Amino acid sequence: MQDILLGFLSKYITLTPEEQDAIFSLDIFHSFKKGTTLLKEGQKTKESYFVLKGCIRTYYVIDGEEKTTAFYTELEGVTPPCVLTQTPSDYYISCIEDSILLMSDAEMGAVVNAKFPRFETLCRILSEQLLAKQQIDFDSFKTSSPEQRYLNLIQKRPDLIQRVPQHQLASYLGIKPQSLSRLRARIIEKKS
Amino acid sequence: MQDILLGFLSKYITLTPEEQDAIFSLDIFHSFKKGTTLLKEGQKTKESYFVLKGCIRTYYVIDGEEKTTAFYTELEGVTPPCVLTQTPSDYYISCIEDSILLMSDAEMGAVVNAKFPRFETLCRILSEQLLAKQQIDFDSFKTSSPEQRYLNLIQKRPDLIQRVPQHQLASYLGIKPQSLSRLRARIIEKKS
DNA sequence: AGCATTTCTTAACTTAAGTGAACGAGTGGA
DNA sequence: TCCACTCGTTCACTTAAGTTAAGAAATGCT
Repeated sequence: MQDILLGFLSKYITLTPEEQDAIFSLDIFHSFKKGTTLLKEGQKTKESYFVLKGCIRTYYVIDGEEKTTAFYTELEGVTPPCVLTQTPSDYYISCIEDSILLMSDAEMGAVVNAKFPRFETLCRILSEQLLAKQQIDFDSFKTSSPEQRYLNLIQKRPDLIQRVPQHQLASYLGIKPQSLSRLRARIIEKKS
Repeated sequence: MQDILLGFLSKYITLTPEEQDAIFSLDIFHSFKKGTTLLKEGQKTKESYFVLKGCIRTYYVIDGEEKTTAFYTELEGVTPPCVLTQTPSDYYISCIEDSILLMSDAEMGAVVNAKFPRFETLCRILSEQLLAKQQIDFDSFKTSSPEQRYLNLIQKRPDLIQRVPQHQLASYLGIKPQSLSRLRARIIEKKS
């Protein structure tokens, strides 16, 4: 697992052996079974989650209905907004597959920072990059129809189509499962 | 203008007079007339924009049609994704009102950083906060219907309803101007 | 002030998503 | 193994948004 993490970080910054030790000396790797709920609505947490292997999703329960808003797979991470606002979480996080996650909180960040000052630069860069990426995703969602969003998903994240249940995908696309079925039938119809 | 900026920054960090000077020694305040286009599709830029007074919007032109994706008013800022990716911009930015903006690029950031090391911490905090805020906005958009989005906008940003043209608001809500008119008529109907 | 343009609204019709229900296929547990 | 439950699909019907068009109101320019 450590090599996966180092490979990812090396895209942004090169670590000395000491810095690597500073990170790995923390107990940050955790395994979870498919279906495990990591965070529930109303709970407080200080944890950020980073996926090394597997797939997790965030979802709200609105009027008794699950609304999936994001999937995170290999080398993607989330910091729930409630971590920053210090309030109870508005949503759930759970594992879609057996997963290995890196979990960390602000205190760990401080510890690493002490031994490894460039860590703050790394965090700033990552969070700026993530902000830009999310802006693009948001814009793309706003400017597309459900059908375009689905076609776009096939292009950009074909793996999700395979590993995620249809009804969660539908919710993620902003529609009902029945509409996704219909939409897919429509697309196949068009092709022929 | 300077006091507005300091008031904003004081929410996150307290500046010494020297640090304040480091920031104000740069020529960062700029005025623009309503209608001015700050960035065009295809252009490259290194500038970030922060609104001190007025209102700016970002929009794409897709199939000859403007798709407004965001409005930024007092004490809000944008860094176009193209600044980080070093590629031509995918969208336009223009002024909806006469505006006073703070404009800065990475080089300025480096200069300030040299005189004012805590600047990086400030940037990291701001960008983390912004990321969290944007995640919440994105989730809210995905889990709402156009009507709910409009009602939500009335609650959260009533000023926008007043200062932004309807057709830009409609686009921002993900619908056509005609649908926004109809939707508003429907809401008034329900109330009575 | 007068004219052109843009903006907003309304209406009739089309298209796509929501809803409620039914059915078969697959899954998990007792 | 059998039963219950979840999941995906299909259908008929409802509701809301897209489209096209027209007209009124506001705005900008000369």
